Amino acid sequence: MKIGELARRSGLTAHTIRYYERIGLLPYADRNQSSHRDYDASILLWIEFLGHLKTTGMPIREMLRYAELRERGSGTGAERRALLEQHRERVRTHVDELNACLLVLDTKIGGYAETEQRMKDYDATFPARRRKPVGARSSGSR
Amino acid sequence: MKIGELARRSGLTAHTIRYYERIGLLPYADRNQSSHRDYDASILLWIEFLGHLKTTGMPIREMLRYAELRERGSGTGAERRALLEQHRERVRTHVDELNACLLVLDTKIGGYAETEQRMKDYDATFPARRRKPVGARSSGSR
DNA sequence: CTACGGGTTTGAGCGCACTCTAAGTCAAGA
DNA sequence: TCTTGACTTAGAGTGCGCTCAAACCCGTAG
Repeated sequence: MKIGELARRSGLTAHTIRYYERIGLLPYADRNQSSHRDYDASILLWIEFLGHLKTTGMPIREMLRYAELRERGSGTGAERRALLEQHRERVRTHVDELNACLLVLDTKIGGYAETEQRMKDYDATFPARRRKPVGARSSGSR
Repeated sequence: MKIGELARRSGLTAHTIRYYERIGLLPYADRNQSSHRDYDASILLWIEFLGHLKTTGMPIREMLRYAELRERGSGTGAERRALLEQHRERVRTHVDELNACLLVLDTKIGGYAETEQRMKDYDATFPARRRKPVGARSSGSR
């Protein structure tokens, strides 16, 4: 698989794939006779996992740390696990924060909804009065 | 309240407060005779709310839009509400994504845990054999 | 043969959200 | 009076994560 296809299938751009390789997030890819990168489909799993780390806000530096451990392979399991566990805790904390913020948003939005409702009720108090757009001038004024 | 105290009480730095004022996220503050900013405690509520928007990933451009509507005041309620509702949806979606990622992390971490367990079991198979640290040289070698 | 649609490299540029520097003003305490 | 520390401004610098530009190299279809 060449870089263009990998780009389509992974959702990254070819630019980003090269960038990731350059910084070490993706392993150095084999090149064919034309020195074009030639990828094995298995890279997709790794890119997908990187995507999860990214979605959860892990900075590249730390992904890099994980990637290095992964490259070293044997004997790095405990450290990789620790890294992921630490990250998981941060993500959980962040999810809690987000949920707390969602409650605040609900309250705020609820406040606006109430205001709108009160305005509708007020308008209904004067059935004959047509509602004018805000900022409309009275007819006749220039 | 001067900028230093506001910084302490809001958790922002004085630098950031000035920056926020410069870009319009905070209203232009009254200055005292020495042209030092003089804040009313009510600003803390606004900063806190901005913090919630920031925590939930709202870009500054959009906070700015909200801040402008808020400054305009009357008649902008519907638009502010719409903006917050749209944002709330994005946050909910993001929280769902994070939860999905957490499951993936759990699985991955579970995999490492299993591997560690298998290693322990393997070691237990040979009760007489002392476990050596990875990379340890056999005794006697220089 | 030539044009095209990929690919290659190095290195520069960008948008975001701060963060800091320099040079100056001011008020209060020793 | 002098020093200290908190404040002021305009503008430069930083770190992150890409994103793009320039100049070049291939293989294939017309």
